[in-house]
Amino acid sequence: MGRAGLVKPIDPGKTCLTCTSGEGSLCAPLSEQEVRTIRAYRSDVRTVPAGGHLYRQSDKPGALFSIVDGWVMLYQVMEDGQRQILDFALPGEFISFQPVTGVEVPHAVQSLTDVAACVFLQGSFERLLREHPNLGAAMIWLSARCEARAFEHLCNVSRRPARARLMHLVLELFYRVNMRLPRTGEDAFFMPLTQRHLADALGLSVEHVNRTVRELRQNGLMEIRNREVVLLDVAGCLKEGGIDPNAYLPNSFSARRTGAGAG
Amino acid sequence: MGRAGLVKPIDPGKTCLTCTSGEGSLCAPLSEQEVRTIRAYRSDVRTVPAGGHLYRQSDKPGALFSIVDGWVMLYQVMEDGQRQILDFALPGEFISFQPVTGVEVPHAVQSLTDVAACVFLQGSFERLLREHPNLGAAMIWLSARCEARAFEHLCNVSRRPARARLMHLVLELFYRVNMRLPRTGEDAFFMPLTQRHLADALGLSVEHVNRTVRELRQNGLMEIRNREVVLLDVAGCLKEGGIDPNAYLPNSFSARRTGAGAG
DNA sequence: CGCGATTTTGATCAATGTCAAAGGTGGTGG
DNA sequence: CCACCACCTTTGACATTGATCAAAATCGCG
Repeated sequence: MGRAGLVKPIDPGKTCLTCTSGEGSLCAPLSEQEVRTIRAYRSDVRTVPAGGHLYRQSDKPGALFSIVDGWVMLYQVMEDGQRQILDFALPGEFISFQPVTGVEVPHAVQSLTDVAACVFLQGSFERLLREHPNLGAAMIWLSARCEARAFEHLCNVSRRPARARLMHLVLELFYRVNMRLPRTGEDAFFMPLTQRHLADALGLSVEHVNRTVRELRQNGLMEIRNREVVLLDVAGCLKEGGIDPNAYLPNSFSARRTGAGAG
Repeated sequence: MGRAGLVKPIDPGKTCLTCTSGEGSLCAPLSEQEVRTIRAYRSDVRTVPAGGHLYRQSDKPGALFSIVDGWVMLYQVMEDGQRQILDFALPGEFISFQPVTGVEVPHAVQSLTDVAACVFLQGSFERLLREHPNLGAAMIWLSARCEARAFEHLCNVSRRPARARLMHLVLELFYRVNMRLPRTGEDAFFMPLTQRHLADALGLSVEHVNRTVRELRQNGLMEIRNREVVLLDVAGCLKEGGIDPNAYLPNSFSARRTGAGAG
């Protein structure tokens, strides 16, 4: 019941502050002064109930979005009706876009929970870029990070067997959540995805995802319950998920768990 | 014998002009005056023989590249040694990057033919952005296009069977080649990829790629020979490749071939 | 001519998809 | 409070795609 949902209207003065923490945010590399500057260009703060769309395939949104609260997914429906989930966007993250007015986007963005998002209208965003050129570099950097993630998903789906594929995705999400939330101490987190979502993101059938989830549970690696993930054996997950433990939150949990520091 | 290779040193005055045509280029949305402006920021024109690297995984290139002549591939070597090809870059196209100095790139860029590339050093590029803010928007747009392509590859690898997967890739490349080269009138083009490249881009085994290539040839759909592709039945390829014929060079060949115009 | 890389072919096997169906769960309205 | 419904999870049997292994044939090239 609204574990990640919005209970009440957003405090517009606060929203941009959530964006200042974490590596994937637009405002992270900026001073507080600059954040205030950006806020002035923001056109709106929009809320969308779980299951709603920020925009749909072939819409021409003419706006950019920054997620303040909640999870959304980017997906694409293919010619035969299958859904491919391309990426997720978490609080503080920007959403990829076609920053050209009047061009149809090739994907849709749907909320997985109740969501609040900052809206930057096309024109106002371009004005922002013109008037604050150093933000251009930040935007390009963000865009490059999105692309890097897309590349990682490509590797994951293309080359890893189901077990590793599933683990890799879950660990990526855990990483992204922990990037901006303070660690709670337990290796567990809220993940509002059904097995169908996992299947559509990983290019597997729901049934096979289910079997894989069970296997991971039985092997004591991770539990994927209702809308929560518990990592039972982080070191084991990292290893099988094909993730370098040293590159992965070294100071927050992997080192603590494995005790296998580089020295 | 250097069909797409460089025979002699590049004419530095000409290089930027090759970038002005085609949708994927940095300079496309710019005036000739602006192109001249950009050229002033270019640090170098670098040539790389076929098989050489522009940069490697975990390098810190500190520079951006625009391909002037030849083909390159972006790839990543996974933990188990498999190679995943992420994207190709053709003449006139920019290469994705981490525009943050001192950060290791997660992929490598290797040339498939002799290659010439414009080099923009980090600092000079940032100066360019600051001094010409409207270019920032163009860059972001480019970056978004790269991401869109990554998404498309993800869909392709994730959900399509081998036949369609192969066709989709070949058609994408044909499309990109024709985007900037004038149509020769024949539905054939130079594609400097071995079956191993195709396999590594598509997430298939070489043997299976080979069998699929043969099948397509026998079905009269397309021939993939030495380093050349001949599309024997464009309409059929588009259909099986899951590509909307109307979105695909409608005025250059698909309409002509299919005769199924929209009206 | 000989060598390495590439393409080709065949036989076999494993991972994953498909089909079918039974439980669970939560929400909604009576 | 119950009945019902949609959606999600779970399980089993079976089919199929594509991987793997092995080995020839071909090609480009020095």
